[in-house]
Amino acid sequence: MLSKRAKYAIKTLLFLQQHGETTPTSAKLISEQENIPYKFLENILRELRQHKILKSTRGSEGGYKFLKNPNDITVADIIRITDGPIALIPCVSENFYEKCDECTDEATCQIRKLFSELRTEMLPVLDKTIAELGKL
Amino acid sequence: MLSKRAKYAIKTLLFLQQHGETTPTSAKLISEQENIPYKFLENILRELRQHKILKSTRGSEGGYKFLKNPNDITVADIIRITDGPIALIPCVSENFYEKCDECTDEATCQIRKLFSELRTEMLPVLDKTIAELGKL
DNA sequence: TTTATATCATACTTATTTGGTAGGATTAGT
DNA sequence: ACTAATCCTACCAAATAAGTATGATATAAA
Repeated sequence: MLSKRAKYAIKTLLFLQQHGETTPTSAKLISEQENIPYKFLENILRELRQHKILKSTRGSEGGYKFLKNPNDITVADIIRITDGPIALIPCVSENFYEKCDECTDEATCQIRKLFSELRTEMLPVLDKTIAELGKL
Repeated sequence: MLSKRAKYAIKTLLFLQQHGETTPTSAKLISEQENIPYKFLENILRELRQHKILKSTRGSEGGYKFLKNPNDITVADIIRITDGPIALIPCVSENFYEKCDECTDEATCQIRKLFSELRTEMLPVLDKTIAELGKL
């Protein structure tokens, strides 16, 4: 399942895009409009800033804006930041590879083959950008 | 991520299929061959029996055999039993539908559209049967 | 310069899920 | 009777997810 963290992050970016003026958008506004607990949202926004997705300006009239262009931010990017791997088992993950504990031979593992194929089917869907998503 | 429970269940069924003689297979043997903690495996086997995937015979020389034909058991079936929904968000699940807490309008939700499409792409892969998987 | 409005940072708390274990009862073949 | 198996309920510990608390810092406007 997708975590709330990931869902909130995606909602936030979609909101920023639609709301996207020249002035930055405050966490308070996002929180109210999107029904996201304020303090939780702050954590998420910080994480997005640290990963160079957003930039922030402090103080009165401050808030968040895109640092990266929404055309270059994919949903998969966001899920990787908030939740980790896209793949359903670690041994087929490109970005978060890990060996399965009990696995004796990756090359012949049928489960691995299946979930590798699954990942291959999932990726094109999740590689849609925030900008594209807004136009659905 | 796929739970260990689901992975163990799939491995168990694949083992049963390959090992599939006329005599039932004991949990002990499966546990040893597939590196699955014995007591945990017992739980999983019971669940599979309760869902009419397997049948069991008790006592000495007892064990587990398929009740349902491996040609009719899909990986998706097993995941639904052990982990629940395939879909990554509950509001696009066919078998475990739930409304999202913060969602105001499902019809226009862009996230919903995306994850609905994702589910659509995932299903054909996971609808492979245990029998097919054995032949990969 | 004070005040109000923001972000920033660290740490804490609480609830849920996951991955098991423990202990014993029951069943059946030898 | 003995042994090898399933069956059942409950329990437990670690990890993760979701959210909260507290306070510091920065900036614009009054």
